[in-house]
Amino acid sequence: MRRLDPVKHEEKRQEILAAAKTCFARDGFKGLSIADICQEAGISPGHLYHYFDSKDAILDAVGAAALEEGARQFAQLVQSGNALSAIATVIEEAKQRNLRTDFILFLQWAAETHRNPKLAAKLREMSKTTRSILANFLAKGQQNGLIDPTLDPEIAATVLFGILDGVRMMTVRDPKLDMPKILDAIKILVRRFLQPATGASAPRS
Amino acid sequence: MRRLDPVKHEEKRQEILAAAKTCFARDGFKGLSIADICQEAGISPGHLYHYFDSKDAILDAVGAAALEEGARQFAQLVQSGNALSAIATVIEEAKQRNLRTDFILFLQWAAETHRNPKLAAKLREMSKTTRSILANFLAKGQQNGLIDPTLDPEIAATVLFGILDGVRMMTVRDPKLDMPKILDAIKILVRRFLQPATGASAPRS
Amino acid sequence: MRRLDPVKHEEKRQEILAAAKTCFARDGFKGLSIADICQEAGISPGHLYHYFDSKDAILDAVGAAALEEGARQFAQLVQSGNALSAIATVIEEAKQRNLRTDFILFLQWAAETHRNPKLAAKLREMSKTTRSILANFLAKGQQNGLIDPTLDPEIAATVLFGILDGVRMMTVRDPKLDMPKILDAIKILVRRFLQPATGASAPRS
Amino acid sequence: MRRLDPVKHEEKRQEILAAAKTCFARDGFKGLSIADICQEAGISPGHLYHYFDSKDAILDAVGAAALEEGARQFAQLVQSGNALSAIATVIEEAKQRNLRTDFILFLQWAAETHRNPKLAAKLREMSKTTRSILANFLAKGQQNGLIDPTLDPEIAATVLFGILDGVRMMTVRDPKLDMPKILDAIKILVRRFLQPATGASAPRS
DNA sequence: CATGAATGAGCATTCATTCAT
DNA sequence: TATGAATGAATGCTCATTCAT
Repeated sequence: MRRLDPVKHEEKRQEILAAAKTCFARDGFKGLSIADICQEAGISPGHLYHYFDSKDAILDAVGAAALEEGARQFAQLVQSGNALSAIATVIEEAKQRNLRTDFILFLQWAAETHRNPKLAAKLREMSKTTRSILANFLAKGQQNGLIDPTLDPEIAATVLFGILDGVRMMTVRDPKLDMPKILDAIKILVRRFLQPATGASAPRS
Repeated sequence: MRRLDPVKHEEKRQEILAAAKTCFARDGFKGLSIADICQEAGISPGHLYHYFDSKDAILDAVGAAALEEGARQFAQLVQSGNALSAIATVIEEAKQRNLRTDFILFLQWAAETHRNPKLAAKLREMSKTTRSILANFLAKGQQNGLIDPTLDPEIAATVLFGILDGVRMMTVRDPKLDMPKILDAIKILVRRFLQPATGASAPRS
Repeated sequence: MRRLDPVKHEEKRQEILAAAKTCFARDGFKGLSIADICQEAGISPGHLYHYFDSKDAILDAVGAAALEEGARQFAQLVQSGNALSAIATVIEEAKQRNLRTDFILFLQWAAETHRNPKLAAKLREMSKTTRSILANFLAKGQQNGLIDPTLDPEIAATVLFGILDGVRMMTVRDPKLDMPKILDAIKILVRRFLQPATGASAPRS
Repeated sequence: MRRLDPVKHEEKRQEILAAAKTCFARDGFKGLSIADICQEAGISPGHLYHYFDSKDAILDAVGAAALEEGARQFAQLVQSGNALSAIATVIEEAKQRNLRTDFILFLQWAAETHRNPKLAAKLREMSKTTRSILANFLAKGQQNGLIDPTLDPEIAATVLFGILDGVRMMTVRDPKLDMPKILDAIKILVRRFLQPATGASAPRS
């Protein structure tokens, strides 16, 4: 007598989701077909419906995963070190092909929030969490005298977060930009923004 | 038998394109149908094919228009005044609903460049042009001593451009952010970034 | 410039309905497919949906038509003559193949009313109308002294109507029955049922 | 290794058949699915195929059972009493909900005989048997002088049987009919039909 | 120029059936 | 005996595209 194995079920679900993500990255909303996902996942069309109720359900899951993945990666970076170096890391990684692809997937789902309130809520929540992590670091930095105390940590975090999105947008707009130089400029930008104002201000760079 | 009137022909083409843009904004890639565009444009499906060869042709045109529109608006702003106030203007307009919609449309097309080399080239070109305009202003500012001469104008322009994208992404991530406060912070950010380093620097806020 | 022609549209609709009826008679609920109807009607599957919203809409229309047809045929018979001879006519026609087929179609739709309230209402209404026609004849017969005045015309009409259904059920149960003999017996049955009671009752044939 | 237990096997078969009948009554030909039957019967789809070769096999069995059930009930009634009171009983029971449902099931299978010769043979045979039982009673009644001797017992039985179907059709056509009144009329009808013609006939009501 | 009837390939989805366990 | 994961052919339906008028 066989029993339902929820672990295997969930594993298969994730496999299918991964296949769907691959297909979505390749084909976008227009070209994505159940048949393609099934081929990619190595299952039959009928079987796919044991794991997902509909194509929309798959898309929602792919979208949610894309948004979560974006936040997760960032949160990991920030939590495992200094916020500023985390920003630098993100910038450096922005050059990598797969991260660029991930960001492009993210863009499509961010746009899709315009039509999908559930996804919109998820994106808002994810962004809030990430911003909070950043804001905490900034607040600590202010206590240590490393960061301009006149800045509102929450607002400054939002701005820094925006800069990260901006950097990643650069690579979408033009993948051939001279990112090392830009990274240096961003570092200057961030330092000047966060640096406390000193009477005898340190020489600038 | 009537003669072809190229002017009227082009007008109609633009009408259809506008209708397609409206439908695309409403329905996205998934839900966009020729029938809907025809209804929106008030013409019959057969007639639409006098103006466009295929659905893809319409989509390409809508995408190209979306990318061009983004650049055009920015160029107008910048050319008609001071670069910094132009940035402020863009930021302030980011709050407006239709600009947010336009940016979401732009996002989808930016993502689509991943699959469409022609669009990718267009986006790269548009971004380059805009960046150059910005770089020119910065260079002039440096000549006038208003802007830190140690900055590479091209790189700094890229960074500022990225900040604009980042600001607009903020409103996509969370439409309820306190944008006026953020705008103030951005102004500080930009000022500190561009400001020439002077021994007796103006007080910092 | 072509105009919508509602007449042609309705004609085509009826053609498709006829094709659907043919297929339904051949295949029943189980085997009925849109593809078959299209082949029978000589149109493409896509085109069928210009005339009907869904397969269910077609089935509903076929069902309604089947119920209406049943009532229409009967009403015509009854209105064009004497009620009793009409019954005889129906009985005689029950032998004919196509009428038997029509009745079998009717049976399926009558059964379907169990699941379809709209159809149920239609069947009830149709039956009511037919019964009323019959009841009127009986009432007139009573005024003329040809029919037992102690009978409630409405109830008697219902019973006679039931007998008609019963006769048609006979041919479904066993198509090889000796219908002429049965017809004679039914005539006796009906005569004895409706005949006024006379003190010196006429010899009973 | 357990041995096959033919008794248990048959019991399970009947359970499944009962489940299938329930589902068929609920969903009809269109909506009936193996999955539903399995859920209703509390077994797995794979297991069902130990008892039936195919869905069609189940349907055939359900159909045969429905036809047999109809005849069986009637035969019981008739055999255990007087034929006329049996008819009255059937009529009275026609009001009951489950009998109405049974008759509707019967209708669908009667219609299905149009496409299924095996079922057609079964229906013919069942009807013949029931008719014979009725005919025997009528013949006995004729010998006892209770029934008009000029009637052909076989034909009269067929007619009475038809009336029963007709009565049941009434409740399908309109469940809100005044059945008690109709029942009285049917009793009059039957009495007048079967009553021997006597010079000094009993008063007619 | 303009229509909308007509097409048919393509798609998501269902479901009877099989089979490894 | 019993399960339910897995299959894949079949089905209803959509929609970009064509064409007679």
